[in-house]
Amino acid sequence: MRVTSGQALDNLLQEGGKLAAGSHGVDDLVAVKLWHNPCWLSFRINFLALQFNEPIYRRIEREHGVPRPEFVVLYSLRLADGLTASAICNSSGFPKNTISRAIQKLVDKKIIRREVDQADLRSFVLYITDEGRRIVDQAMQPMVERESMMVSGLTPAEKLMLSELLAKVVVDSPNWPQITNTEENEE
Amino acid sequence: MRVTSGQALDNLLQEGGKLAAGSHGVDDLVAVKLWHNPCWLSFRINFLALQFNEPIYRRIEREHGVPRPEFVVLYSLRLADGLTASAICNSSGFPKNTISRAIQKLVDKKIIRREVDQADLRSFVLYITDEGRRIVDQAMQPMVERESMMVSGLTPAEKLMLSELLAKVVVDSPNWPQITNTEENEE
DNA sequence: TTAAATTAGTCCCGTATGGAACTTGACGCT
DNA sequence: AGCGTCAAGTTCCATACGGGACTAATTTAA
Repeated sequence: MRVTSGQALDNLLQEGGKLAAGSHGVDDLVAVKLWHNPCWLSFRINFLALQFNEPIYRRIEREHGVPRPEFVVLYSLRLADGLTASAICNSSGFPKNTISRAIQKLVDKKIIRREVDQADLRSFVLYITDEGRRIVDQAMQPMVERESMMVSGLTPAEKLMLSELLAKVVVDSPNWPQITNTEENEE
Repeated sequence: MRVTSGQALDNLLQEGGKLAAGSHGVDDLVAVKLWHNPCWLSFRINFLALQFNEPIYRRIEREHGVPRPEFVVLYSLRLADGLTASAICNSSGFPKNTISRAIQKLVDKKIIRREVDQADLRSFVLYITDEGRRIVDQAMQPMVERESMMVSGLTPAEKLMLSELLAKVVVDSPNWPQITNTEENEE
């Protein structure tokens, strides 16, 4: 009976929102991936991430000449100036060479400034320039708009609930185990 | 006061879940991006998508020799056999040349089968083979595990709520306007 | 029925990407 | 102090990626 109730929950999770949705215009295969998919969470998350990122980053690149990795650096500095490259890597998930390149480009374009960290001569502290602030502030607008467009079908209470639940999951992330390299003992 | 209450909601959304979280081990910059970030949704979504995808697809490629685009094809067919390439594109967000390549590789490896669609000679109908089913079923396991690991901090009710809210947003996606190419009238 | 417009899928090609090796500085240990 | 390990960033390189042009089949319109 334990097993059964676990199964029942899994099914509920998969089909979460099915009844409320009816058959409103969503693509057939999308419907299947929503409601007959053992990986309910990852499909929903990935689908939404894609729907957000693709048009937004395309637009930012077109309008400001700043591709995604560079914008990630800029955005991070806008939120917290004086960061180091590795801090940006850790919070963004981009590999460090990609971030490193992005930083160099931004320095060349004088959109950010780089100073050696006196406390640790290996690392650099990065500062955003006025130009950089201007770019982020401008690019932010459509991002915020698209975001609120995406959740415009939810009530304020639902938006709040969604925000809280997602935050709760993110906050828990340090507790997840690393994926184990099962083949490590080959040699 | 309209404006004010809108602002207040925005602030609430940004800070969604802050109180409950305390200061549990999450990276400083991650905390900032969670709670002092006008784009509350996109950060949360992108962060989680990354935390899920990166280790999982790395592992699938290592264990089964199937990189992400190929696995997307395979997974789609596992959920609904007899699809066409463009159906997979539409539901996955990958561009069609990437999917096309993936399909060719999979056909070469005999993991899927391709037949001309008699109804429309331009397109092909794709079928997964036993080998393909085997791969997906095996790879699925760690995916499901990782997913449930990610939400293990939520109560069953919260999981259900999250699933429903995300589904609701996905279902609404056909109603979002395309990003407008503001520079179209250049010539 | 023929031309125009649309759609499925492939091909070409420059570029961005990320793994791995490397350099340099910091830190711990004896 | 001196050695080994570790962490921050950079560089090198093979390759996967995606934009855009292309072919062929289909639909629409006239």
